[in-house]
Amino acid sequence: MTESSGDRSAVAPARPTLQEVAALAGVSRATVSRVVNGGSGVRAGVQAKVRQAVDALGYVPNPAARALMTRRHNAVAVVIAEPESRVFSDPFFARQLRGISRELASSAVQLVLLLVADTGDYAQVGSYLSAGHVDGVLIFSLHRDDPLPALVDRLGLAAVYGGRPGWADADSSALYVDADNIGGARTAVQHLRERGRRRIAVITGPLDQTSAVDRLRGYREAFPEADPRLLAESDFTAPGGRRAMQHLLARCPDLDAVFVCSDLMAAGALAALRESGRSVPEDVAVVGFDDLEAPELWGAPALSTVRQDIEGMGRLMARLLLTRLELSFAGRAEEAAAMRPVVTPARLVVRSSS
Amino acid sequence: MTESSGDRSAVAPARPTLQEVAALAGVSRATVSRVVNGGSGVRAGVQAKVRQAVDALGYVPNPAARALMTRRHNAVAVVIAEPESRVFSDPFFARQLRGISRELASSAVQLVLLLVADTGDYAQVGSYLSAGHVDGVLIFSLHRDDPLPALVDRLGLAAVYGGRPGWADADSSALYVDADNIGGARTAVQHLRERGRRRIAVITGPLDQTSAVDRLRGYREAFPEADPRLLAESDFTAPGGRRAMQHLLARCPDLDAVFVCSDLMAAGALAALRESGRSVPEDVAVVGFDDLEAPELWGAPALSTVRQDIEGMGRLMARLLLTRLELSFAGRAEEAAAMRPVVTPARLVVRSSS
DNA sequence: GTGAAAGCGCTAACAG
DNA sequence: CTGTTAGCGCTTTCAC
Repeated sequence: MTESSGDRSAVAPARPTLQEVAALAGVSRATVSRVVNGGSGVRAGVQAKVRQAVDALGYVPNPAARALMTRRHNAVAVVIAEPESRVFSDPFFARQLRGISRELASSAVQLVLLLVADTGDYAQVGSYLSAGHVDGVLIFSLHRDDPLPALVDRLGLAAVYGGRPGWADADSSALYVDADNIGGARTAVQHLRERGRRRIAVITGPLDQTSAVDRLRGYREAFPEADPRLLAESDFTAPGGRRAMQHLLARCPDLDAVFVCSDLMAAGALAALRESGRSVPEDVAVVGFDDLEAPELWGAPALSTVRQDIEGMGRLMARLLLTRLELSFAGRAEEAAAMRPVVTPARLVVRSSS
Repeated sequence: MTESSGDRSAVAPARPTLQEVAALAGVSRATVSRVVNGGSGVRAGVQAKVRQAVDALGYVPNPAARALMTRRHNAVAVVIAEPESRVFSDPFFARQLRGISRELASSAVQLVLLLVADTGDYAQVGSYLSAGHVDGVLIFSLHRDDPLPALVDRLGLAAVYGGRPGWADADSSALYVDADNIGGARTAVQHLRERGRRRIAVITGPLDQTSAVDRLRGYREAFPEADPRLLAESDFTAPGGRRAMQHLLARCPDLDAVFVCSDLMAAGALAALRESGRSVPEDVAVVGFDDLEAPELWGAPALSTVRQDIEGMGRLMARLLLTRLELSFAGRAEEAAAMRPVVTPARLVVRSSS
């Protein structure tokens, strides 16, 4: 009964184990383990023998067994707190994901993308994280009152946020990467004023997200006397931007500029302006935010926008998480806790729409 | 030394184990395990006690330990054999992924999206799969000579392909879900002929993919006498479609229709036609393929296209994989091997571009 | 330097 | 029905 387990090998050709490599190389399991994990403290000759056996057998360590022992998974999760439909239709996420993926690839850490169903229910994500499949998590597009941060905290999972979380005041230990939303927005609106625009509308993102709030704040700093009817809240999508623009035009037909807080919404706004027979920038100047340079934005007059280095922010998030993981695994908890958020610059790029 | 392990609890609050639950409930580990896994064969009273202990302690099973024992991971990988840039810019993948994700969600199986670096090197993906992190894999957008199928085969991983793999002849056991590309393309081109078009060009996808080859074949079946100069091979991207259209117009200025083998390319083609001063459908009729209904395709004349149920295909792929996994885990290998590929219908949707 | 032994947390036979 | 016993494949003290 001890040796009769070659049964399901029909379906999966029974991977070799450390044991078998050890037997073939004529050493102990411990030695093989050492070699496989870098080989420090093992004589060169023995190392060679072991490596040969590993290759001969095509041995690959079993990550489940390894994780059981080391409590590390070499995997991090990415959670985007938006329905998947948005995740895949907004190039912003794609770019950030690319940055993350590139950074992780260079560390042999696996990225696990956790998709959230349209209902916004986190049951799946929560249980995945609770199970402890991953060492840490990157969290995007957090809305106010999101339950995720509490969960992550309770689990003691290392986390880095994309965009400042709402509760992150100066003394919080939350780690995040954010663009200078306030500064970027302020510059954009100042630019419109300098161009002589006087009725500058704004289309914001959902105001339960700090990025949207901050960009609105920048607008207000640059244009404190703004008529409140010049403001429309939207949702960071192109159709949303179109609707918001339609509302603004209905309410304030005399507006002469609009600052749209994302390029995707700006694409929608441009469509609405075109449909209303207005020309850009003659009748209405437009400035976006993000600098997506996406094919979706073709054809329209080239969009002035506030550029942020999205892919770079992704890389940075990944790097921060990896560093924090490294530190806390090495037991250097204070250093890990001492890490600070990073705010990256956002600068205006003037093209033909303004 | 035996009991001094509450050390890194500073970083992660030491999850409770089966052992502790058992102790609290006053039963054995085996009993707790039974309850946690459905509880069949355990008296109701005992079950209640155990459940209570589980809740009290906030116990969550350790998946690494479980996988070590069961050899199941309750996770499947999705590999899209394209650089991530394309994965995120092509709504086709998003839709399919959504279908997959929905289907898996209802089975508590986790989806792990494996991103491929732009260089197209599979080192990362290969080692992830080799390590045996997942029970099966869904593979998309395979090109000829792709090394993945061989790897998957060697590992004995269950796989379902999105789109018929090139080597999948009738007797192969490869499982896939594909649309009726030939039929859809044939119908599209027949429609153009019936509308009186005589110089019908075609813009194909990369001809090392069966979907591209099949659509071209449908075109040829419906238009066998086509001038070879009416064919342009492209790459399933919008900019690619634009370039292809420009070439076609340069080569055959008298063309009066174009069948574009994907909506994304069609968006590019429409842009090129507009730029050349031609009107659609008066000068040139256009039919696409996919029916993306994406915001990217706004503004242009509504695109006639060949509709395929992309999300449904995704669901189907997931379902097939889950079934095959279930069967082979239950030891019903013949039934698993007897499963057949599925080809879903593709039908023409006529709008104003043709 | 290398090996022996102990277990990570769980499930699966097998007794009872 | 429930408990006991054996590991799954790996890392990691601790001796030698």
